[in-house]
Amino acid sequence: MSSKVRVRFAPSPTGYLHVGGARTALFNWVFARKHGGTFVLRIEDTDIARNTDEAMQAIFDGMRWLGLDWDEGPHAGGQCGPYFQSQRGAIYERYAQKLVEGGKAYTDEAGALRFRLPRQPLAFDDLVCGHIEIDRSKSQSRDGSPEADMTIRRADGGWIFHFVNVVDDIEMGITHVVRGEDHLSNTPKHIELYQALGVEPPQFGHIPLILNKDGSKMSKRDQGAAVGSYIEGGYAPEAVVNYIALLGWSPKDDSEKLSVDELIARFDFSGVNRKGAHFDLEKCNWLNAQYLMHLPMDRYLALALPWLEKAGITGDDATLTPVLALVREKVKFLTELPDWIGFFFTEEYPFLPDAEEKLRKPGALDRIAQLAEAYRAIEPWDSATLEVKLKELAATHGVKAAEFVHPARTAVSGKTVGPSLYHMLEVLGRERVLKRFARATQTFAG
RNA sequence: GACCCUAUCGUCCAGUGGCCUAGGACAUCGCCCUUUCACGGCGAGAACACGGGUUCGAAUCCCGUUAGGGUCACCA
Repeated sequence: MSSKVRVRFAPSPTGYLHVGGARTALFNWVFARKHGGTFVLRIEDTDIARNTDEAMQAIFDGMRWLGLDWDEGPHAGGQCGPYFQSQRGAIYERYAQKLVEGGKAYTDEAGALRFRLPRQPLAFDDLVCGHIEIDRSKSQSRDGSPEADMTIRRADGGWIFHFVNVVDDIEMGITHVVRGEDHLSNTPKHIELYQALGVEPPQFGHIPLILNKDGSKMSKRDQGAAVGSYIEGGYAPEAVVNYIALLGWSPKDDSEKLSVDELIARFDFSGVNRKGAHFDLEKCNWLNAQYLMHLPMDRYLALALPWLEKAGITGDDATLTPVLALVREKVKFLTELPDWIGFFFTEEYPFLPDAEEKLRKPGALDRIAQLAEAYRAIEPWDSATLEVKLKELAATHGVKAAEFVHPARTAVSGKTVGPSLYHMLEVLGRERVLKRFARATQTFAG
């Protein structure tokens, strides 16, 4: 890269942050980070009627959650502000004036300002699609008439996307325009605008779209379409970033799990696919579980904390960490956490129906009594010792270990499903285990 | 309708003329591990859209067809 890389993500706050948009933002961000460039966030809010504050917030929240910090833009500031198109009217006016003075734009009968399309054959090299040649003189509208001149300002004074987009990219010194493939066909018009303005166009890179698994277009209601659904669904951001990076980009070997740093190190437009990708939530879920299992414990704790607080589970890191470590290989989504570990934090844990059934089985309470006796003075209180002792006991009574395991598990947790029994007992501690054995016995005796 | 992009297992990718009887991952199925649930391990099934070329040789290059997607707005 000869000049310093400046890229941007330019969403319009009209709905929610779409995974496709998030991926576009990610590729821009990664590219900027890789080349020590600048990542700009610009809000394209020229259509006042369709903008909402919620959508704006969703963009900020989603980007922050994904870790895509912007160097210039709302909140971050920068030399090229304001970063809201709604506040850049004077700049657009200046550029429009230039066009009009050059005879390249005119006001039509309806009062809208239009750019006189040159309609010349045109070629450009796309970072991902390669060399593209288009004979613009052949373009026609749906009805077969020649393509109409592009409107750049509405009769009501509102600015139109194509124009302001180009003007801002010029004003903000954008060197690489990386965006969705839906703009590939618009690019010639944009280039004509650059030329009319006497500015060298930037490099373009068009990323293929993300489709539903069945190939249909992804819309708001489709599962996984909104970045917010991952935030709410208990995903680890690194997993989502990893997944969407892999959707349309390949590291070229068989790597599946890639950290952000690896992404930055290995990303290149030559690795970006030209084919639209079908979204597969199953694989995203798998990746999420992988991250949840292998993230550093302090990071895992940080991700878990909000979900625990929401469920009323509190404790210092030292008490929370061992409990989380116990279940994290079983947890698919952070949202499940309270269900997995709730019983660690109350002595009033409920006995679920299938657990109750196990404890009502003939002999179950006897086993608990025997185990309680055996555990009363056992030393040391650790999983290995507890396991040996339980198996010894089972052998003494001539029964399978399961005869003791199941009653013990259900007695201390109220559930038939949970972490490894011995580790769970170790973390619970002798005192609580014995108390819980007693509670279960009391509850189901007679 | 015009123009543009695309076309390898159900899905995401690898494959850039011989190493391909096409590789990995998710999902599916089977087996193993196991106190539950998971994790994990092993294995199976599963694809080069079709038709023409080019070439000694094509998933890979060219053309056509078909299919999918996109753009042609006073939306972004």
